[in-house]
Amino acid sequence: MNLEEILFPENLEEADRIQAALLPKLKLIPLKKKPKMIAAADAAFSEHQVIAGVCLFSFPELELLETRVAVEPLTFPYRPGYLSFCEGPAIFKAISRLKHKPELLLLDGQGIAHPRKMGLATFIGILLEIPSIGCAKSILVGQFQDPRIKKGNYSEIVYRGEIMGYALRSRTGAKPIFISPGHLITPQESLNLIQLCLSEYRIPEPLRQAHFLSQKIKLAHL
DNA sequence: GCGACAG
DNA sequence: ATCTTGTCGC
Repeated sequence: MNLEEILFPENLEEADRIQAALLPKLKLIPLKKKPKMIAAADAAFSEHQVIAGVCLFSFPELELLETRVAVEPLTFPYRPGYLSFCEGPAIFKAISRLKHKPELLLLDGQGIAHPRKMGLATFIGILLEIPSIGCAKSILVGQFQDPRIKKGNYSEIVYRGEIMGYALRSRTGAKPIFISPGHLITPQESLNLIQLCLSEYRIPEPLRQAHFLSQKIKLAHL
């Protein structure tokens, strides 16, 4: 199965085959090296296009080093459980355009906290063979206790008896965000690294910047 | 069958 | 995600 076939399934059945075929490649092992460069990616949409933006930062300083974008036609409409086929092509291309190679990827969506453990972060992490973390604004599957109101508190996301990630209070008083490992990283490391990326807002700074970037490029295309 | 459902 | 202004609260 080549890259083209993986990124562009013709229907849900093919998408299922692809997710099942990639699952054996998933490895939730400790990071081999402390990341010095991390990249965050997000996507914006117009009627028939997906606009992906990726921002690369030094870590842990979080100084912006590089940004890239990619605008691709929307070939697969969004459906819960299949986000990677909707945003994946554009995000994959944007990340591929980076001159520097990130040692960790942050994606706007789930990692293994997914019905088939194949959320956007896991999917992209496996395709690029780069450690990745999923950071979503809402839950897809699993149960969790509401973390206490103060920033820094968290609780486990449990699905089918397994800990798939954490609900994290990233800002005092705000709704929690949902962290799950994507690939080549552990749940605990994922939580720790995301906390190191928090500023005064609910969304981790790298992802906020990627969001602004894709939004800005989208407007420029209108 | 009913309800849930990343972006 | 996207369509959209002001407004209530810490």
